[in-house]
Amino acid sequence: MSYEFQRIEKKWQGRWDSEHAFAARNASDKPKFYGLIEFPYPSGEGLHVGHPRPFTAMDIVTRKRRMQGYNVLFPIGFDAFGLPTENFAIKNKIHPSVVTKRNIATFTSQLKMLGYGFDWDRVVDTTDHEYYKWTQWIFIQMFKRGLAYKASMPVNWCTSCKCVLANEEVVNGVCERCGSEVVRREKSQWMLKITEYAQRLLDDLDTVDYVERVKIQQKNWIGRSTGCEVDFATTAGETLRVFTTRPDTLFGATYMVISPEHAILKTWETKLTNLTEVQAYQDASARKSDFERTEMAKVKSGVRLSGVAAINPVTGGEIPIFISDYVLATYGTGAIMAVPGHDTRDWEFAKLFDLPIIEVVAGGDITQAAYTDCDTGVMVNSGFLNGLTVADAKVKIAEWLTDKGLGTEKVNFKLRDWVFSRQRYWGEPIPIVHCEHCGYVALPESELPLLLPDVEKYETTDNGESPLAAMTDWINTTCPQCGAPATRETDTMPQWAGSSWYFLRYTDPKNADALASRDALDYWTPVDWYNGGMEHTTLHLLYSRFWHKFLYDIGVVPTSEPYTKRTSHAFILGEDGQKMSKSRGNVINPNDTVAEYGADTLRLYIMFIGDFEKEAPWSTSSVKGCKRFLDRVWNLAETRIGGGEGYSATHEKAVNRAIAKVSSDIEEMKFNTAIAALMTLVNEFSDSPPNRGDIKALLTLLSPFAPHIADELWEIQGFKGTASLAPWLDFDPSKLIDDTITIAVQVGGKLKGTVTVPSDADDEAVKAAVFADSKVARIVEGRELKRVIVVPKKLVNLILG
RNA sequence: GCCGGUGUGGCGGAAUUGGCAGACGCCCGGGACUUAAAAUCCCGUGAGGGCAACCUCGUACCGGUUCGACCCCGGUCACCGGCACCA
Repeated sequence: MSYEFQRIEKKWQGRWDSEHAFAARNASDKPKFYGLIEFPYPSGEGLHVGHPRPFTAMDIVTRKRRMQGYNVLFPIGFDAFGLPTENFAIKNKIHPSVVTKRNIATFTSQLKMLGYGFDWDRVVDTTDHEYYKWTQWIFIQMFKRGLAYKASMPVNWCTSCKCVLANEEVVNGVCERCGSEVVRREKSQWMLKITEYAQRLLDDLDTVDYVERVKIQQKNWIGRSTGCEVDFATTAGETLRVFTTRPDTLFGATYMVISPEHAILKTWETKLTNLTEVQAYQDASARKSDFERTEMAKVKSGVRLSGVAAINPVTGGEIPIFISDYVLATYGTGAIMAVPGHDTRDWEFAKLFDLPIIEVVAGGDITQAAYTDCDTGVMVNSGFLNGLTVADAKVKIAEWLTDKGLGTEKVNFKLRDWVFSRQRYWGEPIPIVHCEHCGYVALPESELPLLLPDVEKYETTDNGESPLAAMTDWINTTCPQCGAPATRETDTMPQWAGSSWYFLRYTDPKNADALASRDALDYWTPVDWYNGGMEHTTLHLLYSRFWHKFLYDIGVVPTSEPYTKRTSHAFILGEDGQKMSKSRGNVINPNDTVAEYGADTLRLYIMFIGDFEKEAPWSTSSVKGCKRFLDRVWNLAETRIGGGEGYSATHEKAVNRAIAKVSSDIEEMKFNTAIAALMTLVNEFSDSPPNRGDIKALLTLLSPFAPHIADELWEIQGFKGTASLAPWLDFDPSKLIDDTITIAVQVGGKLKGTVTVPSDADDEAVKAAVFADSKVARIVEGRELKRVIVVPKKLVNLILG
C-alpha cells in the first residue's frame, strides 16, 4: 500500500509552521547548538536539486540535536544581491527588488515543501536595508581603521558584464559567471586589506575543526613562503630589490628579471639604449589579458635592458637585467634574481637567451634541466657556502646579507587584497563620499543605511561606471566633515559582502541598534557546525573568516573564528553522470520528485545516494527504492499497536544496534549507511512483527530523515508529543552482544568455512570447536599443523606444513 | 607542472580501519497473487567450473611486507577537483 504523502506532508508542514515548532530561543537552560548551511542565492529558476543535499544533511544533524535536548539554531536566509537578478531586471524591465521578492517567495515555499526545521522567524535577506545597513556599517569600521582603501590598479575586467571581478571570480581567464573574456584594465577601486590578516587566517586554521581538504586549500590559497629580500646594486646607481625563497643559491644568480610594470623602468628611461624595444614589450604585455598571459606561459619572452646591468652582491660580477612577463608585478618586489641552475622557469629563459647556467647545489644534471628538488644537496661553486647543506646555507647567507645590510629575511603571501568595488546597481552602496578638501569621507553612522536609489536604467555605462553614476541628484551631496560640496561613491559592494557576516545576524535578526546584541552573540556564536560547498573555500569561507577576525578585533564578536567545524558536500550529478546543467538537459527539479514520491522520499534518497563528500549521479529508479521503504514503514504502523513501550525480546538487539549505528553515522555524516541500518531494521520487522516499543524506536530514528511520515505515524500510535521533538534514544551496549558468534576458519589464510561458538568462549574453546568441525578435520587430516592463529571473536587461521 | 582526492559486481555504494569482500538499495531473472497488468510478497543474483557436497578466480595494474592485504609500503596507469610563471 502506498501512503498518502501529499496529505500528510501538507498537514505537518502547516502544523510546524503555525506552532513555530523549530524556533530557537535566545535564552535557555539547554546547551546551545548552532547549525548552519550556506544561505541560497534566490535565482529565478527556483530551488535546484543540488540544494537539498547540504540542507537535508544539516536538517538531520540539527533535528537530532534538538531531540538530544539542545536549544538549536538552524536558520535560513537569502543572499539576494547579485548579477543574475540584475540581468533579469534589465532584460524584463522590472526592478530587481521586485524580482528578488518573487524569487524569495518561490524559494520559501520550496524549502517549506521539503520539511526543513528552519527557524522561520529569523529569515535574513541581504537586500533588506535593515540588513545592509550593517554591511555598510562594517565597511565604515574597516575604512576608519585603514582596512578599506582606494587604489588604482590593474583589475580584471569582464568584457561582457562590464564589471570588475575579484581574482577569485576569474576562472581560466574567463568570467566565472558569464564565461566571457576577462582583460586587464587600470581602474580606481575600493580594496579590503585581507593581506593584513594573512598570517592569522593561516595560523588559526590549527584551532578549528575543518575537513582537511578545506584547510589545505585555504593554506595553498594564502600561500605563505619564507625567504629573503636582497638588494642588488646596478650600474645605473639605483638598487634593485628582489624576493627569493632560495637565498642559498645567490652565487648562481646569473641575471635578473623585472616585470614589465616595474616602476624603475621609468627612472631608467634616459639610460636605456634600447628604450623603444623595451617600451614595445611593455605595451604588448599591458594589452594582453590574463588569459593570454597564462596561455602563452609555455613560451618565455623578454627583452634585455641595454645600458644598465646589476652586480651580484656575492660574486661582484656584472649580470644582465631583463624585463619579462613571467615575473609578476604583484608578487614580492616585482623583480627576481634568476638562478637558472635551480629554477625551472629561469632555466628555460636562460636557454632561450643563451645565458650562463651555474650549478651551485651538487646532485642534479643542470645541462638537462634545472635541479630544483635539492633539499638534500650540498653547496658548490658558492664561495663561503661551499660544503654546506642547503638548509645550513640558507641560514648562513641570511646572516651574511643582514650583516652587510644587503638583505633581510622576509615572508610573502600569494593572497592579494580583496577588490571590493563593483560597477553595478544591485549591491550595497558604498557609504563614502568624496570631498575635494577632505578626500574620502565615511558617512556618519546615523545616516545609515545609505539606500540604493531607484534608477531608470540598470545597465553599466559604456565607460564602465555604475548605473548610479547617472543619478546626479543622488551623487551630489555635502561633505559630512567640512560641509563643502562632495560626491557619493557610485560603486557598489560585491556579493561576498552580505554573506561575510549573515550568520551573526541570525542570532538577533531584528536588532535596530547593532548588527546583533552582544548577549545574542555571546550565547550563539561561534557556529558549531557549518556545512557548505568546496567552491566557497577560498572565497566566502576565507572572506567571512577575515571579517569575523576584524569584528573580533574591534570588540563586536566574542571569538576570533566564526565556525568551530566545517564540513563539505559534493554535487549531485545528472543521470548521465555529467554535471547538471540546463544546456545538457539533465537537470532534476525537486518539485517533480516531491510531487511524485513526496518530500520524505526525496530527503531519504538524497541522503542514501552515496558518500556525502563525493559526487553521485541521480537515479530515478533508486528513488523508488526509498519510496518502497517508506511504504513498508507505513504498513508496519498505520494502525495503532497496543501494549507497553519497551522493546520486544525478538527485536531488542536489532533495535539497539540500529540506535547505535544511526546515532554515530549522523555524527560522521555517513547518512547512507544510517539509512541502510534503518532499512535493515524494517526488514527484520517485516519478518517478525514489532511491538509498540519497537515501532516507537523506529519512528524516533526515522524522524530526522523523514520527519513528516514519522510525525504522522507517531500521532496514529498515540505516542506523547511529536516524533520531531521526541527524545533521542540511547542504546544499551550489553544488548549489542550476541550469545553466539560466528568465527571464520582459514587454512593458510584462505577461508574454508565458519564455526559458531558462544560469544564468551576463550581461545582454547574456539580451537576445540574448530577441530571438532568435520570439514576442518578432513582438510587437516594427515598433514602437519605448524601453527594456529586465533583472533578473538574474529577468526582462526590454521597454518599447515 | 604542483597540491588534494578517487579507482570494489550490470549500477549507486558497504566493509567495525590488517581478520568471512560485495551490507543496504537499484536493475535483472524466476515464482506467488491477478482474467490480465501495475502494485505487493517470496526466491535467486561477483565471475568461471561441477549432478552435487564443493573447487578455482576476484577490490585499476605490477611488485613487496604479513599467518592473513580493498586496507600498510614501493612503483605504474586512469579519472575527478583545486592552483597554475607566486621566484
